[in-house]
Amino acid sequence: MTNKELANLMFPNITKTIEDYEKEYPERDLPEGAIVSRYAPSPTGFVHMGNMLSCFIEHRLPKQTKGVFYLRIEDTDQKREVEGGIESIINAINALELNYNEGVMSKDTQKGKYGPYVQSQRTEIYHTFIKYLIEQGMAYPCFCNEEELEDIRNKQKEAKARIGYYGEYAKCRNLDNEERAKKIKAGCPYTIRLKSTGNYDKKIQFKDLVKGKVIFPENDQDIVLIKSNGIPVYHFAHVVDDHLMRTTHVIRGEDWLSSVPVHVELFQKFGFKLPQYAHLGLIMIVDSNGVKRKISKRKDKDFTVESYHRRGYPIDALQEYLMTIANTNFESWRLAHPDAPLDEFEFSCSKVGSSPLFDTAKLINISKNCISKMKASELYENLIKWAEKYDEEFCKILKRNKEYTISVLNIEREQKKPRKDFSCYSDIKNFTWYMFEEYFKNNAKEYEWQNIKDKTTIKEILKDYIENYYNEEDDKDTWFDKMRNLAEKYGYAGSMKEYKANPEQYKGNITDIATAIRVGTTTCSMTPDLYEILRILGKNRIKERIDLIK
RNA sequence: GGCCCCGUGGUCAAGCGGUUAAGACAUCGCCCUUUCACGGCGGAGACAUGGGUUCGAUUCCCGUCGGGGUCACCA
Repeated sequence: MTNKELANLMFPNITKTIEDYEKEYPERDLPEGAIVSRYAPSPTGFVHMGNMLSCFIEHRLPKQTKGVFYLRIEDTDQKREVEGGIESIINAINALELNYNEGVMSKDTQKGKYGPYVQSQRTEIYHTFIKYLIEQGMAYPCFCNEEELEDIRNKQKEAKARIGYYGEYAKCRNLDNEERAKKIKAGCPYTIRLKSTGNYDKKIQFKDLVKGKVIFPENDQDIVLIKSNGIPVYHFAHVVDDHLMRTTHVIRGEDWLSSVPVHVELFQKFGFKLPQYAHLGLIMIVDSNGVKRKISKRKDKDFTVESYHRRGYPIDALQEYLMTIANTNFESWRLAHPDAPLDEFEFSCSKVGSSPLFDTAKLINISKNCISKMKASELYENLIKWAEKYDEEFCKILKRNKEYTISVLNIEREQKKPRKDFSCYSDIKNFTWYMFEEYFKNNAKEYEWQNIKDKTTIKEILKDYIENYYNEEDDKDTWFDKMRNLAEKYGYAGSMKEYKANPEQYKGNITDIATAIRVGTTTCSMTPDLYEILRILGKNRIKERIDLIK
């Protein structure tokens, strides 16, 4: 029995040839140097920051070269597939504004001429390509079951040999076609394996865009290409898809590095041009046992993209942070170009760093800077967008008091050195709640009185202040002069200097008076600029608040 | 265990045979100041290790140790 006859027996319904597909998906008509890359996740868990880093770079390279960025869904592992996986992938990409040109646009829609972009819809293509390999004698059916494979592994362990299905251990490799046909006709389940022609004692060399020259032993493993359910494994799908979709750059995590020899052999078997590979360092975390490891898309909920959106980090901050880990020269560029758009920075594969620990402190720092640079109205819009999704109650309050909120957000903002106390949108309520009656009135929080604790005195000072000193129209200097007068009237020094010069002459100093007013109107001993707060609160609100002090 | 990647302060990282070994974030102190934040100034803190090569190694070579990844009908 010839290989061709065997192939026909295995795939009687496949009539197309690989040449047909070659014609159907021609080389892309793109300018010289245009990069085609893809984000190709499997819907088997959360989308985490490591995934996003890779997606970010895959998006960036085509953008810089007028190429194509597409989304392909790798759903060949039906056992691990999670509910809503595709949607959450698309949401994650969209939320970070990493727009793609083609591929899976929603759960049910696709765009582009190189599809289908969902692997489970490409079975006929994979079968055509595997049929070709069988015809050529480059692949064969394997009838080993789990126990047999386990036996092989145990033997290898005993003999201290390399683990795997290769050479003399590959039992089904040398079956003759008659035997194969007989088993197939008898309905034996089987996988299809690569008939590797590699030699483990020889080395292959390839150039990785990130790692540089990498040397591996040749692949000699007869790896499974098609599972017994007819679905391809990653390695096979990768080669067929990235060739047919004319991907020029395969960017992926370093965890794929050691399977490059397999991919090289497969590309060679088909006579396809090898894409450029860029293997990225993995983002690491230290888990609860103090062990450093790569982020798991099934376990590490805290590092999902969703959780960062929930906390409310601005998209720009997230992108900016990703760029600091994507390219090690980015931060010095940023220092030199503090206000330039991120797009002006040129990403380069050769400047990719090694596997970093995820640095939340750094993200927070970047995010604080990012938020501090926003105009108040801009911050308001962003905050609303966030709150609509994550804090409905706050959102209603914000919408009801638009102008007021903007003035609250504008405290010590829109100036050369703005405040940097919000690290994310979810911080804002914690820092500003006392400015909103809805929260203030219902808040049972303790007043954080400092030096002046006697309520009668406090109320007396506050009433005096509001009746005889406060004026919404006052500018800051006038306001402060009045504070000074008020302080002196009650026996407190008008300035720190005066107080320090003769502490015995005073009950305290202006700080004590300012603090009493601050706490009396906000309950908090630490707030932004008091002048602004009192001006925004206004006379009526302040009066109401004085009456609330018990 | 085999194979691969990688070892500069807590984190990220300049450096590419001779440097007082940059910088950023974090941390600490001081100053500014009506509190807080901002800002300014300053401090502490690193070349994993042993052998080569060399007049001289953080830098080049080898070993050791350490960290990570990968060895599935998962991606």
